[in-house]
Amino acid sequence: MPELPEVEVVRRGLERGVVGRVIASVEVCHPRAVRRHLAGAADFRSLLVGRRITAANRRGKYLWLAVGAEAEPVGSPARPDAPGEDALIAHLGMSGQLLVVPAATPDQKHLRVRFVFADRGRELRFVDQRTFGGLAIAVGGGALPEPIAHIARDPLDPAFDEDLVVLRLRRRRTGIKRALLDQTVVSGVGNIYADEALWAARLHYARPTETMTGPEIRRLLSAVRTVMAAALTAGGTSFDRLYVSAEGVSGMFERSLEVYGRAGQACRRCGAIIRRDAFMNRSSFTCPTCQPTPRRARW
DNA sequence: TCCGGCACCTGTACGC
DNA sequence: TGCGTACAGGTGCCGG
Repeated sequence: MPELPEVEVVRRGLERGVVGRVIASVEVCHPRAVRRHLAGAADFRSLLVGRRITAANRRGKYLWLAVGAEAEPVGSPARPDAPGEDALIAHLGMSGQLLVVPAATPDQKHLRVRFVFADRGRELRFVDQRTFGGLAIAVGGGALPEPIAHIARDPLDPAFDEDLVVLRLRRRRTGIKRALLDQTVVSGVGNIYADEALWAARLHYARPTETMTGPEIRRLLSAVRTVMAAALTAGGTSFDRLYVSAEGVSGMFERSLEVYGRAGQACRRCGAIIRRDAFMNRSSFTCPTCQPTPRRARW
């Protein structure tokens, strides 16, 4: 599942592979991939052809490529805040990939959108098995596209305001994992890293947010940062071929997951058997000893 | 306004 | 071998 580290790995690959290049043609192979572009596939294509990609940006799990006018000289510095730029927004969903590959590469089975560049070099392909992900264009959204303005900053963002996040979390009336997965409070955290960070901070996922102290929340946010930074260093979590960088390379972080996917195995900290609970239509993995169920719990 | 449930989607694993 | 079912889960929408 692409979470923040995986998306950042992809962003870096896009920065290396497509920034500075001019889009020559766009082929939408599956309309669902651009369903969030309400004006349709034809409009999606027409807004991109002839435009130069000037920057690869990210907010939480959303990516966007800033696209400017073709007339800008080759090699001009990326200007993410330049007025008049539009944004090609991408979300990888559950299984999306943005791949920069040689044009001769055989089409992937789940190829949804193909971008061909004027230099006839490597193509950009959006491949998505489950089609939870998608692409859209926000006009004038080169700096921060309006459709993703509601997404909070992530814990690795230099402008992340920890005091504000502590305040917002303590104001909530819900379980801490549910709050952690809310991208409008803190972004970039998905099911895997939520479980890993909660284990590291010795907190149960059903702990009511309003009972948490400031230091406890800061400990949790610190754990989130640590887990994400480690995953980023390792190239992102990888469970199968679905989760790859723009160059098609799988991450290696799975090997160091402490609780996620380890139901029935011993906790590496205390030896208790990791348990799996159904939670929010998905799974939560906890150590019953390190993360005891709170007396007051919000499921 | 906040919270929680659910649909969306398809490949894989598993049981019969 | 083939069929049916459960499961994986990020996001947005809707009802309470």
